[in-house]
Amino acid sequence: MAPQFDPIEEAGRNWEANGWAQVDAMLAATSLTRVHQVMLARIDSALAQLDLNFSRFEVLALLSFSREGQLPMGKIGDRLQVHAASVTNTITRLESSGFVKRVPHPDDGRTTLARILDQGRQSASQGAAALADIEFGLTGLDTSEKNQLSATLATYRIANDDFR
Amino acid sequence: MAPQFDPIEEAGRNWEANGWAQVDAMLAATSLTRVHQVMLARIDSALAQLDLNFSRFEVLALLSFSREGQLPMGKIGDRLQVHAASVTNTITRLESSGFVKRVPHPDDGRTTLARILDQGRQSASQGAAALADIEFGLTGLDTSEKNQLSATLATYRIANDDFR
DNA sequence: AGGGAATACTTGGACATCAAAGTATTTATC
DNA sequence: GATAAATACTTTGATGTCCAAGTATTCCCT
Repeated sequence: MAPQFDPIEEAGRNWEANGWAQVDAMLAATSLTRVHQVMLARIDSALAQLDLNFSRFEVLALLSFSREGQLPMGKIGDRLQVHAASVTNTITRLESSGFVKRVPHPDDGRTTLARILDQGRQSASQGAAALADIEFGLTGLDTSEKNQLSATLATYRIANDDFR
Repeated sequence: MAPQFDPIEEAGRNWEANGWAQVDAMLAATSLTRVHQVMLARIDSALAQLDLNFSRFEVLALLSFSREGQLPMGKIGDRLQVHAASVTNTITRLESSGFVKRVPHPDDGRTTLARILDQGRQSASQGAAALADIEFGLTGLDTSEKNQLSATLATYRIANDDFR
């Protein structure tokens, strides 16, 4: 299944041999893509038994942290930095699982609130435990490596105005 | 557009406050997800004018590096570590763009070769230049940060038998 | 108060990915 | 040499994401 050599290293050699520029950037981008893919597969696999995936889990976690147990759809998109259309889709899915329900905003007819239900809180908490068990798919890195990774990624996010 | 505070940092505080375990892993996983999303959007955007996205570009690059300018579909999936069905889809798309064509394997009736065409080589080369221009979506990290990132991610891939 | 602009969400279409089933061909075994 | 197993690719269906357009409601400005 796993290749006998590192396909990313191989790509670096080829890139170099062809005189293509920015080999370091290519290698970092390719590595990031691959690790994201592996990590996400593990995370989703750990959550599958709870009828969750990472996106849906993130929404549940966010709602469970909120003061009122509910948030406007738009706010959810802002916090998780995903498209409004994706939020619509995710909430619909969570609703059909019985984890949240849509509630009209009392003061603003445009706004829909997603409210977490008891079943949703319970699954969020179980999901958090399941993810902690697998270290969020990041087993193989020790704590300092994880923190170094977060720090480097934060540098990127700051430099690119991902937030201010 | 961009939030006023760091949503990931905020998530860390909430996680901590709720006594949920593995905060460091959660932060690393969330950061990785977010950076991957931003980076990929930039990459795809830079390639869009060439009628390419990152997946299709990777296939073209791989084919252009190959000795014969052609590879079996299965080999492509192995090298890029993507599903066979995705390779089928990607090659079909590249074929309709006039970048590659399917050729039957001379010795093995089961195997289909994807062969890069002149137009494909040209677009691969242009794509490489376009990606070099934007540092593969990783502007904001200097070379040593990119290399450090690659190194940490390689640690992960080795520890998880992504290759041997 | 009235009307255009902004905001909030949903819908529909284009893509991409994966898993599982299906088809065709080759290899291995007796 | 026949047949079961393995291999290679495609097809189909379920998901999930984004963009752009559509609908509804509220805000802002004169």
